[in-house]
Amino acid sequence: MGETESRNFIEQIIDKDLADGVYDTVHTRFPPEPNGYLHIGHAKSILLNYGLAKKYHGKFNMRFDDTNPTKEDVEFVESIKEDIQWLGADWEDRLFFASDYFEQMYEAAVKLIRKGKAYVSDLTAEQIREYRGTLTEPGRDDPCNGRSTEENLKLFEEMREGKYADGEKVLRARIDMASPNINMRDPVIYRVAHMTHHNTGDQWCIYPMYDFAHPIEDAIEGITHSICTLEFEDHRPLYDWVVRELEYPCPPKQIEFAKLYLKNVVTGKRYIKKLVQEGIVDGWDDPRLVSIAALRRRGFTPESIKMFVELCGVSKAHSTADYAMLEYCIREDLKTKAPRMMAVLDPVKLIIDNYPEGQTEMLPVGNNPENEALGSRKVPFGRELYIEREDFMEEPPKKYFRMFPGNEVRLMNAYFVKCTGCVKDADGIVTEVHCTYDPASKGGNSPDGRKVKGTIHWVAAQTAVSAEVRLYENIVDEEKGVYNASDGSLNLNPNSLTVLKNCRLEPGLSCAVSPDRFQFVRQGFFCVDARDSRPDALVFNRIVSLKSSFVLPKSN
RNA sequence: AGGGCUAUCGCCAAACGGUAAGGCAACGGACUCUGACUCCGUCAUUUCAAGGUUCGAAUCCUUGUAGCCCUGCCA
Repeated sequence: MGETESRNFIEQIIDKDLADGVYDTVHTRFPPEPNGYLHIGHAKSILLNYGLAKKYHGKFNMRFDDTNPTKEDVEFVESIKEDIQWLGADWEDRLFFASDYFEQMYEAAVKLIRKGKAYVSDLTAEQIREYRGTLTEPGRDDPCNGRSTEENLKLFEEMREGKYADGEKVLRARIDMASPNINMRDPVIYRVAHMTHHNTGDQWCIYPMYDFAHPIEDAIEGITHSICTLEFEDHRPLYDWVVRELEYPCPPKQIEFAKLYLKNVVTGKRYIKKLVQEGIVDGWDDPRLVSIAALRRRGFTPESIKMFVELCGVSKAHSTADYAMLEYCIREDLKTKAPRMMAVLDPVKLIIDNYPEGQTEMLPVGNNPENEALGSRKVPFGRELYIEREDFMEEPPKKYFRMFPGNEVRLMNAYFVKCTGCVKDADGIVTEVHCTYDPASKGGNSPDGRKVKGTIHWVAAQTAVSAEVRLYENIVDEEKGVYNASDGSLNLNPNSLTVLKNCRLEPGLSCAVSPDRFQFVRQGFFCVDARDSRPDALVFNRIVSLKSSFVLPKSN
């Protein structure tokens, strides 16, 4: 290991560009199409682009790639902006819309026509497909290929003026109908669409295609490194062709990286959209999804997501990250940041027989044992408490350190108690656990120095708040995958939601959550749902794989 | 006439001809007022395969194999 940390492949390209003097600054951008909500995969791109700009003291632009009015909606631009801001990527005053460049794009197209590099075609979409050839056969020249520059200019202007119906004419770049790269077989760069655009209204009835528009957008904004995902690799020659033919002095460069997928999780706008539309999930922010909104609602912090994408790294190899890594990040981030409280999810009553009846006391409890700055609170304690059903066993196995007859444990931050037995109903279900306490051990330590091996959490019965807690399972089955292409079905786990109704929380909490296994339930480690600044979602320090949790607002 | 890209531990991922980093997960053990956290230890004689070049190859060459992307007037 040297003193220079290793750099990912994009940083290596940038380093070289800077060293060679290809660029003297770094300018990146995040260019979503406003047609859906952002998810964890976008977070990688956002944070990558923003991070690169920061690292190289360059700039980061926010740009809506809104060149196709048939698919876009203003509904999404606000949510996208909100998500990006929440993630902490700051575009400062550089928020752009590709549609703001329509005039310049039009002029660029005219320039191409003048150079003999573009022509208007009368072919229908179907004919264009036929003429394009196939993966193994070359394409054939468009019959309109021979039009004069003047004629093309006139026709293109008429397209703009609205003289033609949708699909009647298109503008194509003249490149190479025999290219092995299908994107280079005279791609359509402008189409007619009589449609109101969310930004430009009815000003235009022709719209540029992505392959033509994107390099121009980048060039106009002075982008140096245009970072996108792998599926655009085949488009790079076209990207380069556009910036070359348009003769931009310092053209941007496209770099592709692999998307981020998560195991056992539905990613992809298309599938998420289907789940939302069919009502299988509550909405775009359903906690089972990995949209930014869902992660936020579930209690993930921007820092944890940033840590996650950094941990995943950047490469060109297709990869699927383990959900455990995301969980690790949120635990790591919340560990010292979040106040921890007590909640009992599967309660059973604990009665302290020698504690004075009717007495209550307020015990001071630190909000986070690892971070005193978080202060402390007073928690009510009394004769009757609730503890986790799993924290008592009548006949304990080896290495069980919690409640069982004859054993002494610590009630967290309270007293040592010694289990004396339990009461069961006719079915043999434990209904009460009994114990005696040692008044001298107040606060959780005994003056005589004796130790206990187990510490359990609790909630005073009298003041406990009841809550309904939903346990969600991720909706995708590990083996079967998300989507069955043959019949178009989505594989969902029918048991993806269970509701716990008997949870007991510390007073003051309006709801709670829980993972599934006892060792995780024991770790109260919460964060607040930022959705509406009301503490309704809490996250434990360990969100277990396949089972995640979410809390329902108190309903009374 | 098909083209492009990728292959390093269960999952990410370094290494850029000098003798396989690191993280997640897992597994031991110590510690502990949360069976968490923390700590300490283990975890690729080998880099998709087979040949070749070289004193030396994950890195270069050859030939294969596997996976992904491309035939929208989507982005």
